[in-house]
Amino acid sequence: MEYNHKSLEKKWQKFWADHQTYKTSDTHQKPKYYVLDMFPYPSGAGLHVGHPLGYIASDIFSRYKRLKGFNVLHPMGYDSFGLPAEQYAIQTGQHPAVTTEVNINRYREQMDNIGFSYDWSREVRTSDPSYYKWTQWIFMRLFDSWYNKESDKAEPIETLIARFVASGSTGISAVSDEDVLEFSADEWKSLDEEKQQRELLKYRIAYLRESTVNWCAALGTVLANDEVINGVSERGGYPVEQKKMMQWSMRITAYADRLLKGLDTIDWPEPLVEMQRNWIGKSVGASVKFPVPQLNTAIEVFTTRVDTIYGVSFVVLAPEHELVAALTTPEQQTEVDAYIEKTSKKSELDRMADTKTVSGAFTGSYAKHPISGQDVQIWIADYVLAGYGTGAVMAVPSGDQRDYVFAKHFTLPIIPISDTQNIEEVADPNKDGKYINSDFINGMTYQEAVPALIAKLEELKLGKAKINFRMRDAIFGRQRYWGEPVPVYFKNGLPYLIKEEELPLLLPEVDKYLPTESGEPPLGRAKDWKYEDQYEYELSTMPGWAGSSWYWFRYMDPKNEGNFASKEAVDYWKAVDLYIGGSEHATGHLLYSRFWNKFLKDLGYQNEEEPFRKLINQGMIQGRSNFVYRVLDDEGRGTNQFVSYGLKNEYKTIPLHVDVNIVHNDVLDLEKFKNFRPDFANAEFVLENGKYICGSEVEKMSKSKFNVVNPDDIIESYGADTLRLYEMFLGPLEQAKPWNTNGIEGVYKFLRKVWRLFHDAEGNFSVSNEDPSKAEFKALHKIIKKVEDDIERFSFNTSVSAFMICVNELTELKCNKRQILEQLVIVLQPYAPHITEELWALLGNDAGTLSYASYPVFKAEYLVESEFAYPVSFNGKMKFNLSLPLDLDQKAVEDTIRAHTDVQRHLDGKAIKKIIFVKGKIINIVI
RNA sequence: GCCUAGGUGGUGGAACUGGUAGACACGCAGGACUUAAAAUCCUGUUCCCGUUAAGGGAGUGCGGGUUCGAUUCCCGCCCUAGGUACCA
Repeated sequence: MEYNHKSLEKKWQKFWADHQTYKTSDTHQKPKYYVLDMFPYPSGAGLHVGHPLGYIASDIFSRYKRLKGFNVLHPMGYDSFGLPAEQYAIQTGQHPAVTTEVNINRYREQMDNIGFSYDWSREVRTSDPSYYKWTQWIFMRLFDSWYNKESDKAEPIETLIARFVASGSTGISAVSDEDVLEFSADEWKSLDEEKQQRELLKYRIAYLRESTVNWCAALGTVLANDEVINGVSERGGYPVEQKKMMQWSMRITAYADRLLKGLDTIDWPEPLVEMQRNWIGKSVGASVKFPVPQLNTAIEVFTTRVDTIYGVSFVVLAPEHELVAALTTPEQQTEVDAYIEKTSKKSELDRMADTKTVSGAFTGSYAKHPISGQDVQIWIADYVLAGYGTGAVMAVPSGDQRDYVFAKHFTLPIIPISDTQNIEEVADPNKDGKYINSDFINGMTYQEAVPALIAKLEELKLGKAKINFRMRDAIFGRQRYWGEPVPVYFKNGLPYLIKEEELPLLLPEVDKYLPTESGEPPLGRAKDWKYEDQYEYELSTMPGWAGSSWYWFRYMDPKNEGNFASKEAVDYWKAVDLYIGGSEHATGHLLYSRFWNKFLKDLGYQNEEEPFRKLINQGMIQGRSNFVYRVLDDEGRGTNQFVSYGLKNEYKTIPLHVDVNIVHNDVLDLEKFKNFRPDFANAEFVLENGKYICGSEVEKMSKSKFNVVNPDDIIESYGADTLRLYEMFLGPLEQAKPWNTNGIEGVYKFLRKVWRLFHDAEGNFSVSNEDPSKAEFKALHKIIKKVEDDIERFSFNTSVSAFMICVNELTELKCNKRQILEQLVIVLQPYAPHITEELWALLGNDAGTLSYASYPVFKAEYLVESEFAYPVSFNGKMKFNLSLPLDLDQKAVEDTIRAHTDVQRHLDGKAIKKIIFVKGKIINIVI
């Protein structure tokens, strides 16, 4: 029988499904291993060959771990709330749940064709009420918690209330809004319910506050910082503006330090760790107040270089700074107004693009230097950002290039503060010298000056050491329909949680998926949707990242109705051991998930500080577009003549995208091309060597470029095992690479060779029970060791090559010994599960037992090199191979070499200086 | 600008802690089998010199360095990809 991938793969996929072969055991005798893929958003376009790359890798790893005796949790689900389904609903009126269901079914079918070993009984969907019930439940815990800086963790809000009752706000160290009140216990008790709630809201981890948000008018919703790329929306690329709105936010900043520290404890790719570090953006410095006596206030600035404080020659505020109006003198009013007018017109994009032009305006007012008391001018300029630090900076032109340029432009003083500074042409921020022009720190070093200044500022009550973070609290509301409803209703304008037993708060039906006429979110359209028939529900829904910020817990115990997951399951599965997904989630999903994970730990629902121990980013698979070259006539119009790539320079041509599915190895299938588009039906071709060669280019995979390859088509021609092996063979997992099928034949050929090892020339199954030879054992043991090493370090591409070498060797040896082949089947199973199941059964084993067979143990004795010929070089130049017995010790080897006639000849009378051994081998002889 | 990763034949890529660079595969060229095609198998394939060969030389982005020996380590530069950007 020939290798027939079609019937064989269908058969085993059905067997696995019918027998629930990959259902994860709930008995906890075996050691556990948790392998997770980032679950997909089920889009309407279905999967292309790029999507499964990471899934194949994780599947290989899961299967390998099962063979190694682990109880493996390897689940899959869908991040099924999201914008595209809603946009589609707006256009067609079809309920997003309906399109989502259709898309999920298609995804599932495509995934099943690839032969993954997911435990589908644990599937989760974020848009399913039984799932989002627990997303809402976690939101309630976040709302009902505050962050205690003393214990450095989140605690139930009751503990805060108890402290207010006992001793008021004194001694509380919490992460909170800036404007919290100070009160005694009695004052707290005298506050009415509404005032108490208003105060508590300033401490809650999920809170409602008026804040500046990224508003995207085209999408009709606010966006989180990570959803805005270069000033436009990540989805759709629509313009984004800053707007003040009442918004739900998450106090992720409370976790900034822990999110940063945790990065040192996890095994993640360095670029990703670096991205999160930058995103969190910790800077250590000081906050300093510049008094403004005439207004009886002070301008607070943040600086990382408090040591340069004597170099301050002016202070700069962001144009949006709240003190600007009060500070502007009548004489400067026109100029300042004009400047504010000008900068507010600039879009976010312009402002980012234009960092060269120096602009600003003098307010006319002066502040006092906090230590010297001298007057310093107060300016406004748009190089100072309202959103970072305090929205004001102390300008030190001698040490900061932006301040330097500003000072030169407006002819402001530039004061050198170090004896090593060279400020002829640019600012010099070096910290190496001794201070000058700096009063009591003159002559000190940087290390001495900083603590001295901090002490002085504290004494004056005008400054203190401070750590600043770039990361902002995460905006949590979306003015959209297709998301989790926030389980909150409003009484007297204040938010209250619904009761826990009322969960899930179901997403109500609406007539249209658009905002209401009065500009409320789509949920405002829901009829009679009131809490206890009288109170307004929150009308915004949760953002896309809510459901994905805890989903790995749900897989542990997906059907649990009383808990997000049972204590027992959470204690057993702990954290995800291996997480595979794209790096595009670096500052979104991966940061939010770590945040929620830490929060759930603080409240004692689980014990792991980090959710994902090891993370791998699979590289994106790009499309490889093919082109045909249409010949143009004298007027530049397209003719129906097409010229092959190599000859195109002899004609005037225009390149046209051609469907990559009718091109093989860059050779165009002429008949299929004629059917590709009606206007190509009469196409004529100028061929080279009888073939039409297409040009090619690497681009993003997209329908419009005709370069989308559906895995189903590859499976149809070559089978799922070939697809799996080929995607791994394509190159290192983490590297981005274009899809191209030029080498797929080689992989397919390999599988046929495997098949033939088990069959005689007539195609009949034929395996011998004889004892294998040493050479056969050696070939087998080499592959066992190689595959184990490769999988452990995620180098899947090299083991595909190793398999090819092994099978070539066994074919050469005409090996059909059961002892060898049975073990080969086990080692190959993670990569090519279908063909190996078939061969496993043919060998007489019970169907389905292969997935849990024992990974073969490597026997060292056969791996010993049989040849003892070593390359020998003299002074690094290769000369000849030297044959020596292996069992000699180093001294004996040296003596033998010195006496060896070939060596003597090469020495030509010269003395041997040194013989270099590496791992017991002679590598080099130095003369 | 800054951070991170990378640069190896015609192509994808291998070489794991410094030890015969180019494994394996594709492509290409030649051959066997075949009426023919497909399939399969064999041989060759980094570049240059050498008619074949024996042999020699160069070679992992560029220029230096350390070392008996460098794709691997160090210094300087160039290029590519990803991230980030007036962050005080």
